[in-house]
Amino acid sequence: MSSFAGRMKEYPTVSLDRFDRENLHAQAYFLSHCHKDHMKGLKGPLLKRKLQFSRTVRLYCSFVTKELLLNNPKYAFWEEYVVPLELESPTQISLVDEASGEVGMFRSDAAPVPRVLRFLFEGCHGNVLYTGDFRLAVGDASRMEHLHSGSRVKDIQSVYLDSTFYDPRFYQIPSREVCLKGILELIGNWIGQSPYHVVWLNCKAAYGYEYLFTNLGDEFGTQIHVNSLAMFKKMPEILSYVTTDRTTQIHACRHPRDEEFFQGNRLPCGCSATDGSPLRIISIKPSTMWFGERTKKTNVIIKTGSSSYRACFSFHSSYSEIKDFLSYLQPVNIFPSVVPIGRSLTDVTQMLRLMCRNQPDDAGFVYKPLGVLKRSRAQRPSDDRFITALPVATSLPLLVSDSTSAAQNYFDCTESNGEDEDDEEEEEEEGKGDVSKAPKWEDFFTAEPLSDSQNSQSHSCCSTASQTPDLFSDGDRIPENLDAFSLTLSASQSNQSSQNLDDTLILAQSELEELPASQASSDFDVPPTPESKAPQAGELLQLYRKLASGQEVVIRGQLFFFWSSS
DNA sequence: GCGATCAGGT
DNA sequence: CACACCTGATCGC
Repeated sequence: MSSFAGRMKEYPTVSLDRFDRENLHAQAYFLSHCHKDHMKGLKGPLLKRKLQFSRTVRLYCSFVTKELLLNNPKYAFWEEYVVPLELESPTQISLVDEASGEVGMFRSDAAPVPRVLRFLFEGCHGNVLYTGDFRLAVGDASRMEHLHSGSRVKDIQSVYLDSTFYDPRFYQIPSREVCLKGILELIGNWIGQSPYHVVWLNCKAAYGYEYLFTNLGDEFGTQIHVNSLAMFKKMPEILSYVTTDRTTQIHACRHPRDEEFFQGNRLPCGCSATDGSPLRIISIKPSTMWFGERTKKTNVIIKTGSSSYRACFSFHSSYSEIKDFLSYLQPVNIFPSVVPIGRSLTDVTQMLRLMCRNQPDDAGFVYKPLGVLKRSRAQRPSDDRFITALPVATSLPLLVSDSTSAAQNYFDCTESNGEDEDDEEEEEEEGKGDVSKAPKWEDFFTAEPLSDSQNSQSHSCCSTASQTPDLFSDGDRIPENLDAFSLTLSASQSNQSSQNLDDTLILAQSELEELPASQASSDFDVPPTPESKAPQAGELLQLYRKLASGQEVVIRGQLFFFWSSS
């Protein structure tokens, strides 16, 4: 369950997936998806009141999330303030402009399934990725177009991570495809026996199983019985797969005492066969199943009773999937938004620290003087595992150019970074022999220009004991240059499939657009490079003070949205 | 009466 | 196989 406090250290004037407490003062809100643990405070009376007095505060989310949200009367008051982020084509809006009150237009269009948005903010405090809840397959990061700038991986300052399974115990979770196959097989074998053989899908969350419904529908040519179509009314792609007609053989209906019903061989909807014959019901409860690093995979379906089963299903990435993702991105900071069960925040934070770039123990990096080095294309990776990631990437036509460039980088490089092996040994304790197949940061870049000051800042992230970014406690991290505040926001959707990537939304401002990607994320106190503008201290301080005192600060930004699908 | 929070269950 | 949600008890306003 997400316990993210809502704000990012780098961009504290926006709030994501949390709407209570300090988030009441945010100037813009983002909702990654409609699960309750990401909606805390969203129906609060204080927030409602704030909206009534604000001309500029908006909630940004996907079109589908908007529909799901407004479908619930308790959230209906958001109607005038929700801005759906269009995912189908590049779109541009102004995020906030107090002067004009202008809010740019999105083309309204239905997304196929209520997927989870990822947000990539790009602005003067660096590129910051908020993952929402996400399930990615190993190698997916390299296919996410909007994490790249040309053939390069973007310089990610911070990742706010769905760390639900960031624990070696959850080393592996069977892929979505494998799980789906198991479920299809089980259901097919059962309902094929007679019209009286029916299946009850015991789905606990309100949303997130839609792709299961559509796949079942396609496979068996049948609709899924659900309690209400209301939540799907604006989602024609899903609407056709669900029904309130109880005579279907596949049910995902609910009842407060549905477990009890099932024990008495009744469906939650109370349906029985038309001719009075008793139904033969099996229940399938989607649950997360995981396997340790060396555990032999077992079946993705487990029989838990004479007619009950668990089927593997996860909204979240496994340990190895997260590691792969992070080792590809090599962010400077990683903030967990979830503490895995049975672990402490310190545990997770320490383990994630090993995945941060510039971590003090990372002897593999040698920083060269400021300005001498730009990020260069490639440095020879210390191992050859990198290349194993390529066939995956090249199988997706849209991204061939990226992956072939990556391959080119690999083959072009001549320098060896022999100390990388040390890196690997560091990680043994949390995942011995981790076979991460993704190219590492060093595969793509040499060290970027860094001053000592930035270098020292780099690990402030992971050393914090607080799960919530401690926004204003360390003075040198205060985001002072708010006049230069601008964001490039990328929202990507995780449809929880490893095959469909990737939707991204970008918000940028003109001054920053001129900066190369490798420069745009520099912290404000990094000595200026020829391409960057020195911050004006007095002005910035004043603005910061305004912010700290709760006064409104005008933030101008442009929001662009790009979407691509592979 | 309402909302927040917690415990406990599925 | 551990997620997301529901229910009910309790507390404070």
